[in-house]
Formats: sequence, structure tokens, C-alpha cells
Amino acid sequence: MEQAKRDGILAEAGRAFGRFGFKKTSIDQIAKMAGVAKGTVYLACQSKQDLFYQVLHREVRKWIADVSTLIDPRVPADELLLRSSEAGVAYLEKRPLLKTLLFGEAHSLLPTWADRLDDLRALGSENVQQILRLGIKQGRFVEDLDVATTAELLLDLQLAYFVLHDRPGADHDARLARRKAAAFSLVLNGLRVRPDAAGA
Amino acid sequence: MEQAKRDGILAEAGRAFGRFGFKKTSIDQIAKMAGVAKGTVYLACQSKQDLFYQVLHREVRKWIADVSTLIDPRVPADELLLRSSEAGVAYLEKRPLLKTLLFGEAHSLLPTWADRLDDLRALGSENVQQILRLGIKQGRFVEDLDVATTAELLLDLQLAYFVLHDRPGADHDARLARRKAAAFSLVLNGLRVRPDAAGA
DNA sequence: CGAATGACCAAAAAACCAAAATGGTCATCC
DNA sequence: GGATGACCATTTTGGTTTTTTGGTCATTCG
Repeated sequence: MEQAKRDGILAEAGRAFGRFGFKKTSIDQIAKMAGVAKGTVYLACQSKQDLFYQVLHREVRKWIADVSTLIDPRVPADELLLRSSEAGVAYLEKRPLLKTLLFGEAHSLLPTWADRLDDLRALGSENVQQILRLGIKQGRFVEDLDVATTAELLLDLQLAYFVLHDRPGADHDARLARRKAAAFSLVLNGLRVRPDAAGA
Repeated sequence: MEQAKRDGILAEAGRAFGRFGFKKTSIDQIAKMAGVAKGTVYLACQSKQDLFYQVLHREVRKWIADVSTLIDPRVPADELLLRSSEAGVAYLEKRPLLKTLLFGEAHSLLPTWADRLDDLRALGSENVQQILRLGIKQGRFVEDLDVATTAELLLDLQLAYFVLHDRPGADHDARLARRKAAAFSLVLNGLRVRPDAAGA
């Protein structure tokens, strides 16, 4: 199938899933939105689930691409970690598709889903890995670091934290700021090679 | 109302909520299990929600009490943090009531619920706070630490992590171990005053 | 007299079922 | 040969009735 048509279908599917969620979106609907017949949609995917996954996969790739533009080897890795974290969250805010789909429905789907989510997570942690490696090269982060594991950890914390604390409230912003500060203090000081005398 | 009767009602309510969840448990059922009439249950609580909250509150207190037995001022606070974290998770495994109720249903209840959950969380973070303060007194943790915020942070991370990763899988244990190691390396190195030359 | 009871009520949930919609296929057509 | 949409088995929906439930309170009991 022609790439342009595939792109169109995936784009419309993304719009639909984003607006109505997985369950409330029908293939007929997507087909109509994309201006093709239902059978054609099934030339671009194996099943509705697969379609959903393809959409998420694209979205995560875009996310990574967006955030990775920040990575400048001349900037200290600590600073990059902070920036990329904020950019990542901002991106999630700006494009609710990922947030909604990743956290809202993804959990309650097929058993195979967990594995695919892991794939997405691994993909999403690539940026953090890059920064970690940069930090090691810069001599700012400890050398004996399980980069892959630590990157996934940081990503999860970022996501978990984001989800855990987006409920509204009066002193919400102040508390969130305190928490962010505490978290970064913890994480960064742990990463720094050796904050002897001068640094603090 | 007599304390023993109140205890009995709360105990049965806990059993019922733990087995069937909040929605699928009826007051009639609890009353029957506790061997009292329905009206009597309402002498021990204001509403079903209140009853649920009282049960959770007790459970959290027991949890704290259980874990706090570990806190021995002669033990290095780093070690205590590790132990209490593992004990806390073990406790959750052993008594699924808390886990189920805190993560399963608590989120989707009344708007007021969020506040009460915060209360419970604050309560649950007391142990961690104690350890943090001990660590500062021992000269092992940095002095300028937002103890309350950091404690809640650590507790949340512990819980979030636990929930996020209890899905089964082949290499589950190995991955979890790696992640735990990475997390503790991050957190502890961040907390330590100054890991100069000797420590590493 | 105060603590405990259970019949009672409005409101919510479950049970039921017919009608509509949905995921997925495939013979047919351009 | 890539695209189509009528077609089918299975779900989901909408509306209705029946049952259960949270909560109350006049009455009873110790």
C-alpha cells in the first residue's frame, strides 16, 4: 500500500483515538474519516489493536525526536536532564494523545500489551540514555552506571510522577515545585561524580 | 459505643472490603458478618465511605507500626532506608488489603477522597521522615533537606514502583533487582553527605 | 434512659432482552 | 492486484423492570 495513504489512515486513526479513546473509536469511523473503505484500513494493520499500537509508536517516535533536539553536547548533562524532563512533560501536556492513551487505556488491554508497552518505554528512554552517556563522557556522571536501567528508571519516575500529581488543588503548584526540586536534588546529586568542596 | 464492638465491626469491614472491594461490599453484609444490626454499624461510622476510610486508616497505622520496629538508631540510616523499603513492600504483599484498596478503588471515589488519601500518605511517610532525620543526625545525609517533601517523594516512588512492576514475566525478578539497585544507587548517593575518596 | 434493632424508603445497581453497531473477512470490481 | 463494501458472528447499547443498597428512625430491649 502506498505510503501516503497509510500515513493518512494512521493520522486519522490517531485523531480518532485521541478524541474518543480506543474502545469508543470504530474502524468504520476511521475509514470514513480517512476517506477509504474499511477493507483498506485492514491493509495498513492486522487488527484494531495493531492499529492502535502503530499510532502510539509513531507518537512516541515524534516525542523522542522533539525532545532530542535539546541534546547539545556542549551543555552540562545535569542541565540537559532537567531540560529534557521538563520538555518531555510539556510535550505530554501539549499533545494529550500520548498521555490519555498510555495511561488511560493501554493497561487494560490484551496480555500481549504489556510487552508492547515495554517496547515503547524502551524507545522513550533513548533520549535519557543519550544524556546519561553524554554525562559520563563529560566526566559529570559516575562511570559505573547501568545506563539502560537507570534511563528507564528516570523515565518511569517522570511519568509516574506526572500522572500521580496532576490532580488539581489550591497549593498544587507550590507542592509540585517542592517535589520537583526534591526529586532533582536526589537524582542529580546521586549522579554527580563527586561534589567535593567547590561544587556545593 | 463499646470499643470491642467497634473493633469487631471495623475488623469485619476490613475483611469484607479486602475480599470484595468497596463497591461489592454492602453494609448489610458487614452487619451480618459482625453479628450486629445495620443500624449499629452506623453508630461506628457516618457513612460507608467513612467506614472505608477508618479501615484504611487503621491498616496504615498498623503498617507504620510494623515497619517502625526496624528503626534502630545504631544502624546507619542508609541501611535503614533500604530495609524499611523492603519491609514496607513485603508488608504490602502480605496484606493485600492495603494494596488493593489504595490503588484499586481509592482513586475513583468522591472528590474529597484525594484529601484523605493525602492524609494517609502523610501518615505513611512518617517512618521515612524519622529515618531521614536520623540520617541527618548521624551525619550521613545532607543537612539542608526538605524532610517532609523528600519522605513523601520516597514513599511515592516506592509505591509507584511497586505497582508499576508487579506484573509477572519471565525475567521479572532479574529486571526488578536491577531496577531496585539502580534506584537505590541514585537515591542513596544523592543523600550521602560527601562520598569522598574512601567511600566509593 | 441510652444503646441496639430492623422495617422502611428513595436511589442505585443488576438483570434482562431486543435492536443497533462493531471487528474482521472475502467474493467482487475497477 | 489493490481497493471495496455487503456480509456475518459477536459485542455493545438502550430501555425497562426487578432487586439490592445506603441510610433513617420509630420502636424495643437491657
